[in-house]
Amino acid sequence: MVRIQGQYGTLDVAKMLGVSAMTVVRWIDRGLIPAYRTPGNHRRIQRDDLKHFIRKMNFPMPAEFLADRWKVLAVDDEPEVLEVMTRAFRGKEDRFEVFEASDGVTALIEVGRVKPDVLLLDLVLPGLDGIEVCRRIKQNKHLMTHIVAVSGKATEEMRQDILDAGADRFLAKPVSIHQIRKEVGELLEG
Amino acid sequence: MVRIQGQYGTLDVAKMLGVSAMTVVRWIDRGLIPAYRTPGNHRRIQRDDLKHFIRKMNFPMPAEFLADRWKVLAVDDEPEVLEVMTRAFRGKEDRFEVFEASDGVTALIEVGRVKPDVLLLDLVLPGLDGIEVCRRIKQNKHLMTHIVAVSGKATEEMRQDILDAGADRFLAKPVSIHQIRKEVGELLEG
DNA sequence: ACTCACTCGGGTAATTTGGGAG
DNA sequence: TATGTCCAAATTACCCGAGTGA
Repeated sequence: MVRIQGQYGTLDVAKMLGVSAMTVVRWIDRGLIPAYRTPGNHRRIQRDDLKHFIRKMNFPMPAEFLADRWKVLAVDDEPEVLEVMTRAFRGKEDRFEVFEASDGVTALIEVGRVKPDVLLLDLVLPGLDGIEVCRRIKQNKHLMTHIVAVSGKATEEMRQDILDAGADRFLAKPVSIHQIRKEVGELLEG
Repeated sequence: MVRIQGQYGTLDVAKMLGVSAMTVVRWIDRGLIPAYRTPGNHRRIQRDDLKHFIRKMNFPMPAEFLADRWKVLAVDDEPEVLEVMTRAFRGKEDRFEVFEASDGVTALIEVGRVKPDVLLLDLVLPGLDGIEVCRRIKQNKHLMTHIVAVSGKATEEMRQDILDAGADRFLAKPVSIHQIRKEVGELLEG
């Protein structure tokens, strides 16, 4: 059965959430999931309504919907910088999901786990070579990650090395919320 | 009662572990097993979360999970050593799935992506602190990874540092196929 | 031996979920 | 394939009592 894109039947939803179709019917009838009826009296659920329901109920988000939001991974060992990075996406939770890491090892594990669309990366992390990280991420066939590199020491030579290694953008500290929004926005639109 | 797609109710888990459903509820409420709620307030546990809990608590692994293949990630920058590591599982593809990485950055990304059950880790990788890697992996709540650390320089002091950092086993180079099979076998049986 | 805190199992009634017949 | 209704099974919150270890 091929249904029009973005419309689901009760069984579609049931499979996606791991419950029975009957349960989905009851949730709809209780008003938990908005739905309308076909002329033949079948229930139809719209994609966005289902997404909102899943968010509201803290269900594990199906992969099919996770891809809808841009995933951003923010990496810095200074808590204040991390705070600025995440605040750039505050109030935009419908379009962005933000992950954080404050050390290099955890950051790389998160890259593999989350497969972020954008990586905000502090290049100066203890025990990690930022240039090498950019290079390997760009080489990795499992990833399609844009990199916004951030550094405190910002010489023109360093900037060039980093862009050569595969970073898409370079920002000198201190970084502003406005800057981050602008760079990330440009990367994801283009 | 057949539930769809790797989701379990409290009684399912209780039967599997040989305790009462009430006890499972208490474990969930204490945060020992991650779970979410249906809109009707019933607890649901995901397959992987349950598997991790069973491993963490040293419960005997139920047959239902025993059939899963173990995921092994082999990491070394010397191709010959990597070859030995992977050859230890040749012909056992029905029980093991082997992944490889030959540099530290890619290795960590693979750890996050694959979430291996066992990591065969060369501690001496350029630009990466093996001790720190062990520590962070063991701290990471998304991972339940056994670590077999491998090193060319094997002093007793180093061995102790590594085990303190969270590695489960330590092997001195050169390593043999037999050694790897033995250590991995012991880790996964126990 | 006694308490204190904690864990586990069992019982209850009400609610939620799953399955089957039409 | 989905619907509406009916019934059985599962699950919940709550309470109580037994066992355990410090």
